[in-house]
Amino acid sequence: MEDLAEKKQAIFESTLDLIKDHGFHGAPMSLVAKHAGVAAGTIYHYFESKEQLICELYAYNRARVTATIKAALNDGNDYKAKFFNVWTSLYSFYVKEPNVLIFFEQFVNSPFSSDKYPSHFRGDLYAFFADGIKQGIIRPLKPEILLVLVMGSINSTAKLNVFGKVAVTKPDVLRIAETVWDGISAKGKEN
Amino acid sequence: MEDLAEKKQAIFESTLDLIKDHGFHGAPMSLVAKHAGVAAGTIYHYFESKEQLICELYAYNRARVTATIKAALNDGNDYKAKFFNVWTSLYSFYVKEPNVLIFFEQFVNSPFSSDKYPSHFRGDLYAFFADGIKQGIIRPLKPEILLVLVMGSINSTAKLNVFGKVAVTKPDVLRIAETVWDGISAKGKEN
Amino acid sequence: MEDLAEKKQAIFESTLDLIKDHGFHGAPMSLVAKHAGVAAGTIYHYFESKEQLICELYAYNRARVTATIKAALNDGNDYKAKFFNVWTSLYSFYVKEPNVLIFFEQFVNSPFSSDKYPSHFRGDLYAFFADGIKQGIIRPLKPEILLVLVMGSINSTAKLNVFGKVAVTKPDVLRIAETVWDGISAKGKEN
Amino acid sequence: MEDLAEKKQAIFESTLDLIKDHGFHGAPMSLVAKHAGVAAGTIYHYFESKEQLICELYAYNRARVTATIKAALNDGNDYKAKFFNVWTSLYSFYVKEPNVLIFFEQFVNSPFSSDKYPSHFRGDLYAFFADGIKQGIIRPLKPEILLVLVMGSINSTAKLNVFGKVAVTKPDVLRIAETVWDGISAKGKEN
DNA sequence: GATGAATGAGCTTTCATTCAT
DNA sequence: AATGAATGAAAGCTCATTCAT
Repeated sequence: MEDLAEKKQAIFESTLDLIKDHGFHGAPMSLVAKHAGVAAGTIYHYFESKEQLICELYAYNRARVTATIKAALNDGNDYKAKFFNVWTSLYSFYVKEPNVLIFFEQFVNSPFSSDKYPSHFRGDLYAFFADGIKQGIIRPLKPEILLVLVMGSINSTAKLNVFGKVAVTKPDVLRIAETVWDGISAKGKEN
Repeated sequence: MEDLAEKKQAIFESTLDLIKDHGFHGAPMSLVAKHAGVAAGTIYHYFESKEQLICELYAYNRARVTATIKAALNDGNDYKAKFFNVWTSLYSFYVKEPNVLIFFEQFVNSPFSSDKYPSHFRGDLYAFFADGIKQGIIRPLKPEILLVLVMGSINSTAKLNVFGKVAVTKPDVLRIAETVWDGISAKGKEN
Repeated sequence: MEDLAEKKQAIFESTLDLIKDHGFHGAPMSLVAKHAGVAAGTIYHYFESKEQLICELYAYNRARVTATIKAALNDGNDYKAKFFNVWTSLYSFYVKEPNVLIFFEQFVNSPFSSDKYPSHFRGDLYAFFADGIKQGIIRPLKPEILLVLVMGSINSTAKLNVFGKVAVTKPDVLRIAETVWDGISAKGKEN
Repeated sequence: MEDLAEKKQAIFESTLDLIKDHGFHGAPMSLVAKHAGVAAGTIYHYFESKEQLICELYAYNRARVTATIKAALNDGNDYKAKFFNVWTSLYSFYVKEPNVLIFFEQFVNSPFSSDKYPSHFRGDLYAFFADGIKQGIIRPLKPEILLVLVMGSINSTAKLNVFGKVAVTKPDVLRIAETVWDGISAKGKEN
């Protein structure tokens, strides 16, 4: 959130914070404005409507996630290393910004989202899994399934860490990623 | 939903349907009443407030899930079979009643839920995993983590089936459960 | 305004009064409600939106005008008498209910009216003029033109009486109707 | 609109156009500015407020109408010719500039007009009618009444031509003026 | 002079809840 | 028990106006 107009950034952050603390319903425009330190009308200089504000906020953060995935896939020697990179960097992203994690969850079933299902993370990761299957590294599940399983595991773990009563330690994180990898990898399997 | 007062049941079903089709925001009391075939005021004979209606609806369906889990755990010869029983019966439950699946998702982040995280399915399944670890069948992850990973995989798959553009076939379902099992089971692992 | 639901009638009258005194812009829903002695939300039990309230109010009063014209045309022996009947009864209607007169004026150029031009009074009066021309009683002008000229004369005179600083007496009214009649009638003309 | 400061003229024209196309309600200052090619704040260098902008625009165009009437009254041999001059030149003015026609209509009932009734065209035309009565050329109606009848006939016809679905041809125009004249003139009458 | 981002009062509308019937 | 008209606080949004640049 560095290269945005100052006010726009303040509005984005205000929205994200409010949604995290009070849910979608607890983020009326008046409060968003107040917490951003601007007047209610000011928001409408930057966004046509609440819907557009929410959708832009979503697009902005989805792009950040996509970029995080892309970077992780480019960093690492072998397939497994890349997988761990993706898993841990995405996990770290969500843990560092639980705002975004909560927002994504709420957005999917909000009146603002048309997509009922988050097909939003296809792209690079989808190709990565498809490729893994072709190479025989990954079990021959449909890539869409692999996608939701892996993304789901990241989400669940991040949520547990952020909101759960259970501490998720660094070793835990590695063990979880290992668990997921052992599930989806084809090693020693013949099906 | 058989042993409830007839009106109460109608109100529950109306709420569930409305939330599934239009989201939480699209289920105002007036519409809930209309679709249930009762007057708005009537709802307030059965529930003190909207909050109570929603919370009772949640408790009711949580109990159904809990019962489903309990039944699955009592049915099956060995540990692995019990796991598969839980996975597939819960999956079937959600696929048969996507209403409930969506409702749960929405409820967690609604103004009505105090718990931010679904610690709601502890109970039997928690004990089941704790026991599996003790017996050396399951990897020594914290049971809470196992819980969210497994429940997450069921949820993700059910959502993919119900809302995704990808068909999830019966063989797919077994392969996914197998994948999850292979991840969390301790066989052939020494960590 | 006799056979309407009591509240609906109060809302109609409140709207009409407010518009008469302060113009269209001076009739916000909050004031309409207040003056009608109901809560703001109550209006929305009777009307879907402000637009519909305004449009129904228009339709209702247009029907009253139409009925006034129809009654006037059925009462009177010859053509000229009918004409005078229409002129004076419509004039009386507007003078008795200046609310409606002002409302009509404002409605035509309001955001609520799609018709830019009041083609709304066609019907019986149009036929009356068309017939008068065929019989050679009325000058052979296009009936639409006759319509706006005559309606315009009624409107102008009523407005002058209601708002002007000049008193329009009963003899004045008859003389004005006579003036209009002498203009549009064909007697002694050969064009 | 030639001898005004360039910006002022642009603002005037922008306002007139916007009001014609979208009504008074569709001419917010921001749009007026945009269509005039200036910044919102710039308008406030030329006008103290929206009210003053509108009122000046009204005064400006009222003066144009007054001048048109004055010129028409000075051109023509006899009384009847002068009358026809006034009628047709004013009619032409409105048809050429329907902007102004609509603006006048809207202005009368706007929050900006204090006068509820257009006593604004008194002056020369009033004197002209008063004089005609004294000379026995015009029926002995109150001059105010003559004024609104004649002005109303011009307005109605212009509106019919500009917005109506009926074509108003040149012969039509002459016949209408003739109709009005035959109504208000005293020839052959003894009342 | 000119700009346009910022303001905030005020608008239309929604909806959980009440209560006379 | 059941009704549904009525309520009014609060939501999203507009727009005349200001003021630092």
